[in-house]
Amino acid sequence: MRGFAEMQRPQTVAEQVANVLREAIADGSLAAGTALRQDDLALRFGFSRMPIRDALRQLDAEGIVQIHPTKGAHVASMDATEIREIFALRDLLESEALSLSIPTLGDDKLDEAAEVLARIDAEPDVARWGVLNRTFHLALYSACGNARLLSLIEAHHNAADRYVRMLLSSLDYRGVSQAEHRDLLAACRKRDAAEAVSVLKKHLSDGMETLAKAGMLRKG
Amino acid sequence: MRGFAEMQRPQTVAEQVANVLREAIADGSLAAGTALRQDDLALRFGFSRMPIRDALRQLDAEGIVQIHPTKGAHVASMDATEIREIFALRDLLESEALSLSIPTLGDDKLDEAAEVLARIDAEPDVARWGVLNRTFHLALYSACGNARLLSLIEAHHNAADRYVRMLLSSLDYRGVSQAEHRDLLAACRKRDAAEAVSVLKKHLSDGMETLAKAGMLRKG
DNA sequence: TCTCGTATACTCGTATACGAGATTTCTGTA
DNA sequence: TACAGAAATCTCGTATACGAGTATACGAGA
Repeated sequence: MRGFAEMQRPQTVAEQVANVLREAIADGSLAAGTALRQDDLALRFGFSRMPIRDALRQLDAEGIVQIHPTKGAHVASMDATEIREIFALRDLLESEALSLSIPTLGDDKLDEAAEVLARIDAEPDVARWGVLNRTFHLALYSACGNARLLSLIEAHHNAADRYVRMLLSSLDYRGVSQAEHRDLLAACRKRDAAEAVSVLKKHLSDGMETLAKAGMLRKG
Repeated sequence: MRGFAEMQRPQTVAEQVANVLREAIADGSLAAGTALRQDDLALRFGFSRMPIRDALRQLDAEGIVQIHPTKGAHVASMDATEIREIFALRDLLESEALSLSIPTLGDDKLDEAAEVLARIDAEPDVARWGVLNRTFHLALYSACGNARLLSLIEAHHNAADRYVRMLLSSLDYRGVSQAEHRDLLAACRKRDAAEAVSVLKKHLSDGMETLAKAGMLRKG
């Protein structure tokens, strides 16, 4: 993944379409299970089917949509076990990244994370909490020294984004979440990796539990 | 990743092309950095560029090739840090999978793994060791109860396959590797998760070290 | 001889077109 | 009325075509 691929890449239509679709799926305007017809999308976006196909394949690779040959693409619908799997992986990956990151984590990153927390408090638009949430977490992991680990974490955030947003749209959970975020940040400031990891694990399991209570883990 | 995608899928041309290319890259006949021209491949495979494009995009998602708009696709070349990152992730992911799997791992899977080891001993064709190696490992993890974790592990095996094959083509490392495999299997038979994980970690770090000694971790 | 500009060739991204398979709808019969 | 079979429609996979951007090669000028 290094080398020539690092230069600035021309943005292709397919990438732009993928970005728009990813956001639409994350914010719920494209519900789970929705069929993504190539012709429809091509018409709607004003391009031909080819870049749409590329975008769909990209999202398929990210796990956000499922493609079946001759049957087309659908917005991936996760059932309870899949969400549990994703949260289990997040626990594993993010715990590792956090404990790797803390020893060399600079104050600038911590300040950045703090600022994101403030922005979450101030942000009225629910749709923006998802990205801010992700930004906060990734800032804390940024010094982990393993780029591949970071992109894996980001991918799982993307995959679970829809469900996290459901969580965040509940106002009281948002308070809990923010409190845990501040605990996490405090532990990081103390450079106490063990405590930070335990706070993170609690944060994730609280999220799972809230999802379960809300009954979101029953239906596909 | 569940649902309708699980039914039997018609095999599309793109998938077949992707499989052939993946194997060619893994066995070294397509060296790292090689440019993959869509026209060339289309001509060689006897199809148009469209399914080739799909295949390349698929492999790009797997991290095996890099695609740059207007510059085309190249076989991904990993430098030392990337290989280290992959092995670090394998350590993390496979240790977790193994310790999750062992408590419920059935004897049938253990026998299966043992049989794969025998086949590795008997197999004269170097090109086949890579898949057998992967099959062995995945058999031990198969009861981990997290399908996503398993496919993540498989993806990382694929990404590192080329380098693992370099390792395996060295006869004396192959001996070390097989010995470690048998230790691992023995620990699993005892259902001793802690020991199994420690053997696995040693197995992986030995592999890394052998790669480093062979100087494969210097150049991109 | 070296450097820079231009022209040519190459490669990719995207558009359009066609055929195959699947799904739906319609029709005829039990 | 319910069901089976056939026709029509829909959707995708693949092929071909075109335009744009990039790299390369060649020639002119310093």
